Amino acid sequence: MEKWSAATIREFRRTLLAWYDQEGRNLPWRRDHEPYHVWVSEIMLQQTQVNTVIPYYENFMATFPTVTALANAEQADLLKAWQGLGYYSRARNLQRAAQQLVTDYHGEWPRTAAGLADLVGIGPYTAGAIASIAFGEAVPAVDGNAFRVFSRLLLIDDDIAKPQTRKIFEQVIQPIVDPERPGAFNQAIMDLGSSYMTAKNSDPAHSPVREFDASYREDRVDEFPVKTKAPRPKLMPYYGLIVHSPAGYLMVQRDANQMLTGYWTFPLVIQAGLREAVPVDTPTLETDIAALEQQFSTDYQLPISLTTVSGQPVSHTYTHQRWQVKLLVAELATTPALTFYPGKWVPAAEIRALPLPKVQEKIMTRYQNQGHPQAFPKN
DNA sequence: AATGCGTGGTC
DNA sequence: TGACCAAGCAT
Repeated sequence: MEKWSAATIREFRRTLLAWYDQEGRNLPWRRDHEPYHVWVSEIMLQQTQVNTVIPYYENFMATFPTVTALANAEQADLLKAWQGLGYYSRARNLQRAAQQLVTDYHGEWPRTAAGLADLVGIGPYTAGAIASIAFGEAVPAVDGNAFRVFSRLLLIDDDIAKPQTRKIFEQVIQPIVDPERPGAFNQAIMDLGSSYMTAKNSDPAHSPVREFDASYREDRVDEFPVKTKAPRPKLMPYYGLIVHSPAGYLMVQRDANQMLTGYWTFPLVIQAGLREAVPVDTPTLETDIAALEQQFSTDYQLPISLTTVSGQPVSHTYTHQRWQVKLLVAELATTPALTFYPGKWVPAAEIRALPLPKVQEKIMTRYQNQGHPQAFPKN
């Protein structure tokens, strides 16, 4: 691992910030240093690229312009504003933290990273980012960019997938952060990490800090950062039930024990769970359909007759799961009461007003493309 | 410490 | 198409 002298650190800061002042990106959340603006942008940017975030950020600020507005927002409006951005607990935690700020903090922001980290959804990285950018505290903001940039500059070969590695980087970066301009310093590292020092197709030869880049000097850029790879997503076969009556489509809101909490989908049944509830010797599509029909009839007092939708299952891959959703349809002549079923009938024209996850949109698109082109009008 | 949690872009 | 990556956090 490289070790920089005090003089090298001073020269690195000067070089980095001169480049940032000239070439730093003009981003919507950089128009001022309002803590609310910095906070919302940093939460949206977690594991999400800048170009994806920009339109969401603009819409979010127009819809929820202040901490108070966010604290008082309807959750459905919040989830709709976050729809498509992913990692939806971020949105729910954002509102919880806004409510914390209003009620427990009387609207006064903690002005240090340590204090900010007490708010739900704000971890070590985001605390450092807000503290440095909004309040000028000289602390590092160690995200994926910082891992990548400093592992290359200093030949740090610790595995960044391991939690304990964060501490090493924080200790290494802390003395390098410019105490005069910590926010600009941290943002400059991020801009560097998304331009000359990217994960793939990096261009270290033209980097403004190439003279400080030990990995470039040794032609070992591709060796850094060291990161063990994640396991494969687990295959999860589902049935997706498109149940239609004169009142509309049967929809369910996902509860707090499931992923996609608060978002709406058609009923989704895990195939393995279905066979657990109604065991048969050799499960087939036919036995599964019979089991589903029986379950709806007896458990929910919802008699349905299911038929298959032609085509391959709808496939949707998450970080840790790969869903394959086989679509089944039931057309009802009358509308049964949903006394024992935790869902609701939603008129076709109102479905798109609900917060929907991507997999639900894929299912709707598939169904429309299989002979029901006007099933879900966009208004 | 290890795992769960979304989506879109890129090669 | 699959694999990998992108401004992480909670539990």
